[in-house]
Amino acid sequence: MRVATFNVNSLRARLPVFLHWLDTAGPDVVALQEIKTVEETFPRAEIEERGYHLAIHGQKTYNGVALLSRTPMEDVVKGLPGEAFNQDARVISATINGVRIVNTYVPNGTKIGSDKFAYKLAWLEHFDGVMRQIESGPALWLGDINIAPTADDLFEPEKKLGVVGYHPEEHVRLARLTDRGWTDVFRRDTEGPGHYTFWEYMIPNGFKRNLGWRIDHIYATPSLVDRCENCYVDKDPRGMERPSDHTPVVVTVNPA
DNA sequence: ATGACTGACGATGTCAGA
Repeated sequence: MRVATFNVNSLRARLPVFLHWLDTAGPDVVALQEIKTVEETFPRAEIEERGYHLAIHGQKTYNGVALLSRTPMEDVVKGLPGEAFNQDARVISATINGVRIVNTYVPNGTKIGSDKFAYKLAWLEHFDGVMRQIESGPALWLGDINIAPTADDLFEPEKKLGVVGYHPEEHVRLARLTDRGWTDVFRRDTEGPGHYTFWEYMIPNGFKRNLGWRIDHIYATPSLVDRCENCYVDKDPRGMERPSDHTPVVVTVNPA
């Protein structure tokens, strides 16, 4: 099965771009972030008529995540276990073809020293504990992680060390997961700079000049990583009219 | 240069994004 992650920055605003991408790329599973809609106003019919089952964890105006799957989903969980860190709709999980899929929209952090940056770090620590519960089996963690892991993952890194999204405190928390065996599947197979998934709207011609960040990721557990191949960034949607500021990342997961 | 651009909400502006 081919699994994709896509921060759409409002699904309703992005519907023409998203449906065109869905029809041309034809993924089996899609993890969406920043849908910015509740279930009642989610464009359900347009997606279901293309053959996808839906699991939606919506929120008005901000955040919101969803999973699309051609095969039925089992054990759908909206949010993180327990009460903590669930004030926003940032996580939805399901089991698809025996693979646990965890779709996250990690908090942005806004500004170093802010309450929101502290929240991002605390969120990552809490999430690490949640992931310990599932990482012994075949699982994918994917989504808008809002962290560029290395200097190869953003433009002009020498000017940005210590900014939100490329900060040592974020890297330490991400490394706790990768040190236990979560593999960045794109980086396993592709080296070097310039492979980005996000380009700011505010930088003039930022996409054409490739002034971007690689902050949307797909991580696999040790028992799944060898079944993953052909992970790539699909830049096409970012070049369309009225694009999201992010573009999809796709991976093929082979049968066990 | 502490801006720019885009979207939601619902208003003629504010908040958020990373």
